[in-house]
Amino acid sequence: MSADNPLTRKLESLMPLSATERAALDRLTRGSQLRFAPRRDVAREGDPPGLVWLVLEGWAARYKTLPDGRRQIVGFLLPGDLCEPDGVELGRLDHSIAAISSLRCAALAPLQLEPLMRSQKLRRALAWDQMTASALQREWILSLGQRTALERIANLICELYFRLDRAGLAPGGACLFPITQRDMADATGLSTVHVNRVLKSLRQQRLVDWQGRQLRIPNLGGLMTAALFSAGWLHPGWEASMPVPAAMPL
Amino acid sequence: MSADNPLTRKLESLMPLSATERAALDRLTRGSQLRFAPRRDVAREGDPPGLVWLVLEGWAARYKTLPDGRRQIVGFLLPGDLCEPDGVELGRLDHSIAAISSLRCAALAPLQLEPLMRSQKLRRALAWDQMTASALQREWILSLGQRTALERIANLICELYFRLDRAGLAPGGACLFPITQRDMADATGLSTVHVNRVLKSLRQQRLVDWQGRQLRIPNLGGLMTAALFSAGWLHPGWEASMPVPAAMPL
DNA sequence: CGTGCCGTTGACGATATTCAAGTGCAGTGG
DNA sequence: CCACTGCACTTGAATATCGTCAACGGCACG
Repeated sequence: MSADNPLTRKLESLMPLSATERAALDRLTRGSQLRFAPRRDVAREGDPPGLVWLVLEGWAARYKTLPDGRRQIVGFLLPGDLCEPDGVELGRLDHSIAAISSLRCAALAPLQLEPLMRSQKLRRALAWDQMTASALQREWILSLGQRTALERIANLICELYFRLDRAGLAPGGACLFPITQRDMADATGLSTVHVNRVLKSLRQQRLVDWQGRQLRIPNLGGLMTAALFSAGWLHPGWEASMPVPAAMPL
Repeated sequence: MSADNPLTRKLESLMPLSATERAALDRLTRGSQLRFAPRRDVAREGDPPGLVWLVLEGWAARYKTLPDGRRQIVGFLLPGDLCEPDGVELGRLDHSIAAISSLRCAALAPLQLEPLMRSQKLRRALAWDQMTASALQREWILSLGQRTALERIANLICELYFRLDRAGLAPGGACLFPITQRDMADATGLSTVHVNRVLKSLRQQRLVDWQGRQLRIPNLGGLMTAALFSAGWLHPGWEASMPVPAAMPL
């Protein structure tokens, strides 16, 4: 079985794969694996991006910093996520990557991705994966610009929950959720104090049940509503009915 | 001369192109061109993304909306920018695109891009262009999450100025700047009232001179400093010295 | 048994929003 | 030609949201 390769699992939830394709994906994990302790940098802003990382276990975060130390998480990397399929072309990384929990990943030389590209289906699957990441970035921009603090936090929890679920990591509506409130603050552009207050409110509304590193969502529908959550990026073929407001001037 | 194709101009500022390559790029503008009046939608969220748009003249904005009408601009499209080189794979667009000023663009069938892909150099150039777009999205996330209102607005002005300059549209430090304060508010996640106040302050500090649709930047260095601007995404080979703060836990 | 980080809460203050009113300008139609 | 309309811009005053400062408890780690 290939269940130990979360990338295979993610792509297979998208489109059926042949045995050869699955084997090609699984071969990625055979190479050199690396482990990182929590809060350790996997790559740093300005580094030449020689390697492509595949997250096998644990969480990581992409982040950017301002000269005075302000720090913004620009995305989370979960098991099955590929780090820099794109960045290899660029001279230097524009952001850093840090382990959130203890992290195990496969370090891939760009050449190792070549065999995958020989399959039309895998090319499309990987392209879809990248576009999903790009759509997620736009969703974050929407969140940071327009959503209230509560909507932002609820939305982030929904996003991570659905991504984990798709990777098979949220059986029975519960999942490991190893980030701190500080991480969540850095991702939502809020202060840790305010994140704490909003989480308290979400708990009181019985919308989330998050203690320690365990998350349960007792009322997913309610949380999605509170978040104004839209999962367009989740599926290649989308919800049919989108809440598009009446035409009005931009 | 190929000066009428801003895409050629942009890519050439990145790497030298052969005559054949320039011709292939210029051929893109020979096909069907379309014009859009200001504030008209070029494409709408949920549409199947059949065509790739190349902006030839004027500005456009990508935007997303929330069910209650809140609206966030997630990026600007300037002359020489390619709309959906990626989105073609996806079932539906996750965002809309609207003309800001009056807009002229070339509508390309995906097949028309094939010839470009035969040149290794152009493939790299277009990949770089896409990565730049992705890096810009991360920069926006950083802005919305961490920068103050003044930094955000100054930063956006810097970004647009540099992009226009690279496309040859800011001779002598002045450029057409056809967006409204409302557009700027929707891009920075601020209210129009506050954008207005911040612009007043920037004017009083003699950092920007923006009236009507004309922008002049009397003190670019000062504006970049006020913006905490970092132009990492501009160049393939980057500034050597980046202001990376001392190592500290995420 | 300290030390340090995470989570929690209260009080206060800063930043940005909302509401409201008024100006100027461009386009429209009498 | 001249109201009339709508939109962009501007400004003030009141308000809300969220940040900062501060203090404390719990827990893990050395």
